[in-house]
Amino acid sequence: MPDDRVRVRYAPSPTGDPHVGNIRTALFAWLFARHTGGDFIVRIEDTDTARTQEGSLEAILESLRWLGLEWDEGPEVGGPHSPYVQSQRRELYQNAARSLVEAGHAYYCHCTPERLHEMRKEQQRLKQPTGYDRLCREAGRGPDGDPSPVVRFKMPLEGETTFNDLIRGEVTFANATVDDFVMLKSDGYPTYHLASTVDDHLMDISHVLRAEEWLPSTPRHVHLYDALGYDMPLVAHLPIILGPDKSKLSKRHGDVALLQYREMGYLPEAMINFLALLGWSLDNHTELLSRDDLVNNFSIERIVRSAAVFNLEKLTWMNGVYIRNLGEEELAERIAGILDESLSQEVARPVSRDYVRSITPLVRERIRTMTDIPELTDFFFLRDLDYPPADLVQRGLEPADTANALDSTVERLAGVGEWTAEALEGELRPLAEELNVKTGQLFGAIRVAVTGRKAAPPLFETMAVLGRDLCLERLRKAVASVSTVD
RNA sequence: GCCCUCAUCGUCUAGCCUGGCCUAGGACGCCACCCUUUCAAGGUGGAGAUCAGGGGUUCGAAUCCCCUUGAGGGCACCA
Repeated sequence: MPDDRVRVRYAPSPTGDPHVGNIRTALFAWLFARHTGGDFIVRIEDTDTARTQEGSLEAILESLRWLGLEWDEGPEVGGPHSPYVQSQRRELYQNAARSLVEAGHAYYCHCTPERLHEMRKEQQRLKQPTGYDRLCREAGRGPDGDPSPVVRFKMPLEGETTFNDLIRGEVTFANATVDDFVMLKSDGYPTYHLASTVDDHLMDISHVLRAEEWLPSTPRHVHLYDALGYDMPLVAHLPIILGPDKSKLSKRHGDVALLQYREMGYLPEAMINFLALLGWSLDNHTELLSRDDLVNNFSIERIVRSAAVFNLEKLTWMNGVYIRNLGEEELAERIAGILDESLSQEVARPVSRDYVRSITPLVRERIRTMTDIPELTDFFFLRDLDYPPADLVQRGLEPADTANALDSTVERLAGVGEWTAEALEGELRPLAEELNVKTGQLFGAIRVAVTGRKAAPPLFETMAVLGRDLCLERLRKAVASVSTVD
């Protein structure tokens, strides 16, 4: 394998349903891999047994699948560096830790959680920087028969560490501000620092793209790589995604799990486009980019440095654009699928595809998210409409006028030859004039009578689709119910 | 408290590296008008950023330098 091959990984912890910020990181890594013709690897970092959640792995993989971020190596597909689950690679980390201790780069620590807690409290009280005080490093003890010591890495006591971040440039930390972190926990599992360093090396990762919150621990990794004798991959810390309150997006912000957006009727194509533009841009005007456009144009250089607020309104707008851009057949099929799932039981399944095809052009530019569909179309399917009779009465008309207008409509329409939108319009426009009401008033009353709604798709097309019998029946019912309005 | 990062319309961003084309461009949202039987979609126009603030450098700074401020992130036997 050539040395310069790009290999990036997405390394989530299975501690819950991945949220949009997390997946945005995966997307950038995937885009970078695909743009460069490199490899995209998924590695599961389940080294915290207490936080690992049942079902989370499936949610992670399903999130990637939904967006079409296929992976070259990882769970389910395997690969030359299997397994891709850290809990199954414990020996690797334990060996690395042991050799680090032997080489004098790390040491056993016997401090109890209680002592560490007290130490931290004291440091805070004295307003000193918090961090491990290196008691066990100075004592220079071995395992000492302690059944569960931790292993800490020896950070340099002085000097500074500088590394180059692909997005931020040179970043420097004083080594004195970085403490001796735990690499191997008392339960024998590694911490992130050790596990990811060992795996990134073993898996030949060339670039680490991760969220900005990792920036402060990068000096640790610099020294870990060095002590292990590994070359360090290039690093790029992606800007964080914020909630409306401008703090890091998290569960308390509500709808953050990526898969929730699928439930809410968002299209994966729109989601990808939107997420890609959260922290990256092509130029000063391009908003709509397909997955291929993104792959072709993605570059780390054009990732912004500052954090971005997740703007749901823009996502929703973009989703509408993608829905409108869907082919008629494609949209109809998706609409039918949704209706089959969501319509009331009284409607026979599967819903007629031809019927749905005739409805689709009437609603396509009114759909913002796919979950709008039942609300937008149910009157096409339901037998009985449920609406307040008062809605029939238009501004400037009395109930009696309305009853009369609707009654005349029934009469006029009963004799119409061809039940088409053009024919209907040809009958009803003159009727308004004859009745001496505004077209808006007549059509408004008919709209409510026929759809049960004040806002609906274009009236004549809608009536044409509904058919003569249903329209006349609904109009007659309306005439009867409007008499109950005082 | 300590460390790091960031800072252009309400929001996402272009411009910053390679000062002048920026009296700062686009998009979402908002407002108005047009289209129109309603709601959308579409079209046109508008409000909205003294480029966080202050100092420099320069003939000239959103762009370079310094300081300040603000915001975010990190400071676990979590990732």
